Amino acid sequence: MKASLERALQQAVEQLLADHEVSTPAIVLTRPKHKDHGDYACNVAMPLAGRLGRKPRQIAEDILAAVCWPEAVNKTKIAGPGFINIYLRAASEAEVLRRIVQQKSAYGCQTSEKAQRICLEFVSANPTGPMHVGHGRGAVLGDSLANLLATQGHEVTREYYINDAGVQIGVLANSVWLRMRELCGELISFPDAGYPGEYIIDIARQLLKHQSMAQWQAMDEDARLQRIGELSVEANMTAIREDLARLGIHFDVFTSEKSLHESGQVQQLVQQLEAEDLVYRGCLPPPKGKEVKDYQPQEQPLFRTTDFGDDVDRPILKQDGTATYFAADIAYHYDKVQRGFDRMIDIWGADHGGYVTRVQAAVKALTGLEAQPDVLLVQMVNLTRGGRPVRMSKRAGTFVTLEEVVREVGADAVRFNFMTRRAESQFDFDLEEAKLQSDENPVYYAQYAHARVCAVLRKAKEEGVQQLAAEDCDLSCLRSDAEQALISRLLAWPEVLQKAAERLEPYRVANYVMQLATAFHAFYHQCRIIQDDEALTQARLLMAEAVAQVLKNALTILGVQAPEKM
RNA sequence: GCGCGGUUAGCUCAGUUGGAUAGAGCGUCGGCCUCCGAAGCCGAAGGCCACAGGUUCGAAUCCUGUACCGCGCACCA
Repeated sequence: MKASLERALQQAVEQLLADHEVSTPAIVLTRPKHKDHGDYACNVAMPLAGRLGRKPRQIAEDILAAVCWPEAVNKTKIAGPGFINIYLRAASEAEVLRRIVQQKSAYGCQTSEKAQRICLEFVSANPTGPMHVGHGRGAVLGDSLANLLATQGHEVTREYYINDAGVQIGVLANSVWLRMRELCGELISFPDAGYPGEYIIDIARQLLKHQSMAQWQAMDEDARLQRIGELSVEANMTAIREDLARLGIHFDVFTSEKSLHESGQVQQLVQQLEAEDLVYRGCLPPPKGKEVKDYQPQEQPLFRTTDFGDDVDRPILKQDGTATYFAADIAYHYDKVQRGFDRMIDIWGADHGGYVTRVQAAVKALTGLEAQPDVLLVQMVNLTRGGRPVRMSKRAGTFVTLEEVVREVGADAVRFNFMTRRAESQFDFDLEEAKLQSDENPVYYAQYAHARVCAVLRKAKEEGVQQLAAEDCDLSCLRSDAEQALISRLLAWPEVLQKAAERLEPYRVANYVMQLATAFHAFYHQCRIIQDDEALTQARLLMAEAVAQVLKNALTILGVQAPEKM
C-alpha cells in the first residue's frame, strides 16, 4: 500500500518537474501521529519549495492535480505548511485483519531475496563465574535480535565464544585449588588476586567428590592446575547454560578459545599476518591518561591496525611469545568468515567499547576489506537495591547474580523490561522496586491484553457464536475511532518489524507491543465485541483474533509468554 | 588528555533518521465494574527536551562548542 502511494506521488512529481532543471527529491511517506492528519502524509512539497522558489502549498496543489491515486485512497488534503495528507478507505485498511488471520505467525515476516546467513555472537561471558545482570541484558538483546532477524528471512546462528584460555583461567584454577585445600582443613590465606565468590567453594567441593584429595595431591602441579581449570570452566559453563535456559535462551554453537589455540588456528593466523606483511616488530607508546609506573618500552609483533582505522597498532604476541587475546579473537572472526557467513554481529558489554575498532580493523585487513563485524555495545545495568548501589564486580564476590534477579522478578518481566530500553542507554534497575511492582510491571500490561482477547474469544465460543470465515466478514462496519486506530496499529506491524531488524533494535518491538496493547484496551472499553448486531460482532471478533495473533507474534520475538489466562 | 555512550515529566524510559499540539509505564489527584477479564479505561496535574551558538520553510532530532554522568585507553581478558 505504502509503496503504491509512493509510486503514484513519484510519477506526479516527475511530471511536474519535467520542465525544470530540478532533481526529484525522494518521496517519503510517514504515518502522522494524529488521526486528523490522515493515514499517510507526504512532505515533498516543502523541500521543493526552496528549489522552485514557490510556496509549498501551491506546489502541493499542483501535485495533487497531477497524481493518479490507487483505488484505496478516499481523499487527500493539504494541511499545515504544505503536507499532503492521504486518507484511505476504511474497508481497504481493514483488509489487513483477513491477512493476519490467514497468515498467522507469518504476518509481518518477509522472505527477502537479500536474506543472509548471519552469525550473531552474544553473551560470551567469561567462564570464571556466574552471570550477572549486565550479561543478562546482552543475552536478552541477542536472543530477541536473533528472532527478529529471522522474521526477515535471515538464517541466524546464535553463537557463544568461551574465553577458556589465558591467565584468568589460571587464576580460577588457583582459587579453586586453594578452596579445596581449605575444605580439607588446611589453613590458607586467600590472595587478593583470586576469585573470592561462594561459587568457587561449591566447585571445590564438587572437584573433591570427583577425585580424592590424595589423588589430586599425587598429580604433577601443572597437570593438576590444568585439570582443575578445565573442570572449573565446565562447571561454570553448566551454570551459565542454566541461567540462559531460565530466560529461554539457547545457543546453536559454542566456540572455545582454547580450541582455537589447540587446533593451531591462532598460530596459523599469526603466520599468515606475517606473510602478508600486516605485522612488524615495534614498541607500543606509553598509555595515555593513566599513570603506569612500570612502563617499559618492549618490542613486540604489532598488527598494522592503524592502516585500517585504529588509533595505534596492536600486539598479537605477548612478551613471552604467546598469543594475546586479540590474536585469538581475530582467528575466531576469521574462522567465522571461512564458515561462510554473510554477516557477523557481535554484542558486547560497554566495557569492551575500546576494543571495537581494532577487531573491525583486523578483520577488514584479513579479508581485503570484504568483511567486518557489526558490534553492538550494550550499556551497563546499574543495579540498586532499595536505592543503594549493588556492587557487581566478580572480584568482589558480592555481586547479585542473574539467577537471583530472574528468580525474584521472573523471566518474562526481566526480558520485557530489558527490551523496553535501547541498548545504548544505561539502565537503572532497582531490585526492591522490581519486586514491589511486579504486579504493575509493563510486561503484565501487554500480557493482560493478550489474555483478555483470548477470554473474549472463549466467551464467544461459550455463547455459541458461530464465527464466520474471514472472507465472509463485512469489515465496512468497523468505523469508530478506536477501531480505526487499532487497525492502523495492526497495519504498522510489518513496517515496525522491518525497521527494527534493519537497525538491529529489538526494543522497537517492545515499544510496539505497548502501543498495540493500549490501542486494544481502548477499543475494548469503547466497543462491545459480542453483541446483538450480528455483522458487527463478526467483524469485531475477527479484529480480536487479529490482535491476539499480532500480540503473540511480537511477544514471541521478545521471548515473552503470551498467556491465554492469567 | 583522547575515544565511545548518555542528558527529554517527581522516577524509569520512548520519540517512526528533520515535520504538525513532545509521549508511555510507575508515582500523585479525580472519575468508571447490575454490562465480553478493573492486571483495565477516561480525565487532571506535571516539560527552558542539560546549556550556548549554527544550519533551514521547520530542530528534542543534524553541525560546532560547553557542562555534568558512565565506560574504556601498553605488556589482561
